[in-house]
Amino acid sequence: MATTIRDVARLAGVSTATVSAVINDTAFVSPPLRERVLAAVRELAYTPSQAARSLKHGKSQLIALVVSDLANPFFARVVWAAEAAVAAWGYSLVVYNSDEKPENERRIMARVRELSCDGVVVVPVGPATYRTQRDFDGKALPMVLFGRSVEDKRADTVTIDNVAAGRLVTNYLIDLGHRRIGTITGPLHLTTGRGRYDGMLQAMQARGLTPAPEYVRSGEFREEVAYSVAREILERPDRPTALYIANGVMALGVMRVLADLGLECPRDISIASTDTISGIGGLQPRLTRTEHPIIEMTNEALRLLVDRIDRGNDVQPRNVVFQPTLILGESCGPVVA
Amino acid sequence: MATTIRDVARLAGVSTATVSAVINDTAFVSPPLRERVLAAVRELAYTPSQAARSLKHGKSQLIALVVSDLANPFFARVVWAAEAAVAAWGYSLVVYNSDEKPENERRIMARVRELSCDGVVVVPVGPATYRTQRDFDGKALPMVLFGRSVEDKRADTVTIDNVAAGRLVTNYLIDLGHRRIGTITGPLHLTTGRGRYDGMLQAMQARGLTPAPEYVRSGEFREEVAYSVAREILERPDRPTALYIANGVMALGVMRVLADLGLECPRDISIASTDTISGIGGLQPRLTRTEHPIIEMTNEALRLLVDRIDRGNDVQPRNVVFQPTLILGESCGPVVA
DNA sequence: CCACCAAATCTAATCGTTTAGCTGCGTTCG
DNA sequence: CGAACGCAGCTAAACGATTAGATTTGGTGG
Repeated sequence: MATTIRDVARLAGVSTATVSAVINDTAFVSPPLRERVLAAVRELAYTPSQAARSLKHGKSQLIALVVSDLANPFFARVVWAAEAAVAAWGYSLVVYNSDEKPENERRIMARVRELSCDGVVVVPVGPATYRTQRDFDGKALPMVLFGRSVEDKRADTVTIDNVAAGRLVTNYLIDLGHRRIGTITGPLHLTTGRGRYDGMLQAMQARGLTPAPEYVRSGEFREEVAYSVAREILERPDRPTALYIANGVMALGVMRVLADLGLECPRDISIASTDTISGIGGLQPRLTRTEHPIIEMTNEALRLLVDRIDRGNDVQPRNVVFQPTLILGESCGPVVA
Repeated sequence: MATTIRDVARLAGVSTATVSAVINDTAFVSPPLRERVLAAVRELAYTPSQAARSLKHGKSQLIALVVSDLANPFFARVVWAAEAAVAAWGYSLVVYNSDEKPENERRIMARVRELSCDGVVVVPVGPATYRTQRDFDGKALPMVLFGRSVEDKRADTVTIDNVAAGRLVTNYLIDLGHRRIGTITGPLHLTTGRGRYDGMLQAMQARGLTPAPEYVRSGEFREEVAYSVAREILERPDRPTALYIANGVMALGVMRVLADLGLECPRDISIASTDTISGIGGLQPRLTRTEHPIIEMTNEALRLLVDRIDRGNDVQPRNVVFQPTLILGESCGPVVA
């Protein structure tokens, strides 16, 4: 802390420029001098100050990750993958949680600018993304939108094909003979909510079916929410024979309802979901679900980001969409009643 | 980025000192001037550079969190709680994963110093903690050790009473009539591994029991590890009537073994664990386990850290130990055979 | 009416790096 | 032999904020 490049230079009997050259390997320094410098660095346990560096050439070696719900295991996993990715590039990861609140996102983006982070991966919060977008325009802060798409396609985005996910699961359920299929979806103003629901609708309509409105519920992607709305649906005497749950956290809530109501799956009802969470693998029965390649998605997002950091704004915006895979568990069976 | 305090000063027709005073509210500025400055700030969308600030008074507004396994849901939850806590204090959270490797921890700590983070919460990696400790001495970097204790008590620590956790679970199993109790523990050089195992031993010895060596296995806190060693134990014809699993991730692996071997819990065997993970709540049957107050622990760690940041090294090192709570699920029953 | 004081604002040094340009010196070649 | 050149290393000016101390201003009391 107290030791600066000057101290090193003095001890080694050279100029600060030479020390800098040695440290950054940015110019040739004769072996003897080089050795003296390195010895001095070691002796003083000198660490260059990133603050001073940042000040000089505007790069902070920081990448920010702003997720919409850090309590969601899906995003926890994204954090994990992102940390590994940025570490490989030599960056450090600053993590923020917008908690689905636009005002938090605003505050956070201001902070990101303040820290002069070199780039940011954002899971945009609902309808207020215009704001993020504006920041993007104004400041040319390299940015990748993650997981949810927004109207404006001028940003780099990494998303999943939500419609395909909904379709995939629904087709599977229909093939098993189900006709009374219900669903618990996420907020319909998010592509992760809307898209999955639309996929389900498409699949049903393609087979001449329409979901009964009383079997359709939407709400926040949270376990308690899922618990209470699933309970409403499942306590009906004419409950659906199958339920499509829009995300992993919600699926947990639904499984809890089944346990509490004494329903057995898949005997009494079939359950399938999208966006499973790590750890859910231990559920009995294993859930039939679509999975997204979280790690690949995260790596791709950071690849795009670093590329934009390096090459600037002359890169065309890129929109990468990942496809879901249907994973069969034991939570779905042929239609009963 | 391009707009500096000078630009603001010029536009407002004042000196940079005045702008600084207004922004930081650090000296009285007459209302009219103040207003002009604020207007200029708004017009230029000016954001102060944290890099310059850090350089000037050595504070970076960054707190680092170094966990030993970011893929573990326990630590994912710690990240979540920590982000919320540091945000409340006005800091940003830089997250690192040492992945249980001492050399990673070393590299990370160097980086933390480089960034001149104001403080760091570390989950120390195994036996190499001496190194972290040394860093601590040398540089007076405010630091709190989290989750695992180390020999040296000169650092602030926030830990859990692992021995109590092991004892609590084991006593419960013994009370149910179990005598042939096995265990899958974590690495014995970590207090989280050793302590829980010791607690189990204590509880058994207090009742005049000794665990059979063939029912005791230890290994890394990972699901696959637990899966394979649990399989070894459970395939024996004389398998134990109860198993104590040292952590949540491992418990998932064990439940998977049960499913694969067609064993039913608690009919065929009782399972209990420590350190449950979020989401595991959806398991059928619900696991009997000890839980730790993750959020309170994390908050406490950051309280200690911020306090040390503010008050410096004249604060005595504090060691806070949290007690586990036994949560009853349906995964344990009276002894069978 | 002037000297003096306090309050408001400004000037300029400073934090620790990087880096453009400069210096001095040994080679090379006409 | 001397001009020209290349090279290793140096000097000093940034980067953008904070802040001690200087300066201005207006008001007050003698």
